[in-house]
Amino acid sequence: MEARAPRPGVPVRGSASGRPVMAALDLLGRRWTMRILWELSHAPAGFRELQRRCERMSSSVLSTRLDDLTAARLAALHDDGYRLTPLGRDLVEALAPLSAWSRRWAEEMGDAPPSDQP
Amino acid sequence: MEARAPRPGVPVRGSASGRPVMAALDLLGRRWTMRILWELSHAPAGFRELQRRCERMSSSVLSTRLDDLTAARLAALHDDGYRLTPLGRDLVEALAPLSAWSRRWAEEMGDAPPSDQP
DNA sequence: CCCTTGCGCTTCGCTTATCGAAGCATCATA
DNA sequence: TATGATGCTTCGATAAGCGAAGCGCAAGGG
Repeated sequence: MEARAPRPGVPVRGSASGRPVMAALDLLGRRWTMRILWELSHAPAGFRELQRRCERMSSSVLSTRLDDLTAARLAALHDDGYRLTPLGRDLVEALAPLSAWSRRWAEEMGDAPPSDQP
Repeated sequence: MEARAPRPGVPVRGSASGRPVMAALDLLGRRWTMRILWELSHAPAGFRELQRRCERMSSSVLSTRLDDLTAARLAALHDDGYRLTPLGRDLVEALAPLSAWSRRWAEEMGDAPPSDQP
């Protein structure tokens, strides 16, 4: 472990206020964080399997992200690999509408291509 | 404008599949993206005001993020500044449960300090 | 006993993203 | 004409992310 993981109530990158939602935006705005939560919500996974599921994620970043998530109490390492905590499951649940939204987004972007790609 | 903004249906950082939700995770996983959406959802804002609202955000990154969001059709520049599009407003709405979740998170983290800070 | 295989990570040199002070062109008001 | 606001760019410096290699450990053959 090394760098400070964002925690509510404490100033984070981009916000001195310590407002919980800002800590959340900091944590989730780090690369791979949401993807890892996403994958873990489907099924628990060990380090190496998680890496396989997130194609191209570097082991070093996976390691620090798992530290982040562990410090934030959203995930924890068990005998069968990393699992979301109840809090982590709630977060994924809060993020769930993203999936439906992204399909709407895809539709709307599909209609009129943004000036490249034939 | 310069780099490719993530779009659904096209391979993005961390996923070759083009699944819409992966494009969304890529876009939202870039620093400041969600924060900007958050701020714009409260009120439209011009470039410099937006920068003021997002304390410490560098102008160069704000510029590229606004390009990203514009290319993704989530925001657009009007006479009175940047505004969310209807699609952008939907996204913020999909993200709204985060706020409530983060308060629960704050409670749970407040209970037992994570082994530093007296 | 090795020997291989899988595990959870770490290390480290390289590339990319982000930072932030400075500046540019433009418009409005004084 | 000068002052201050706007929307951005530029560019050198720092931080974050990358990925191949490797470490120490444990389990399962041969």
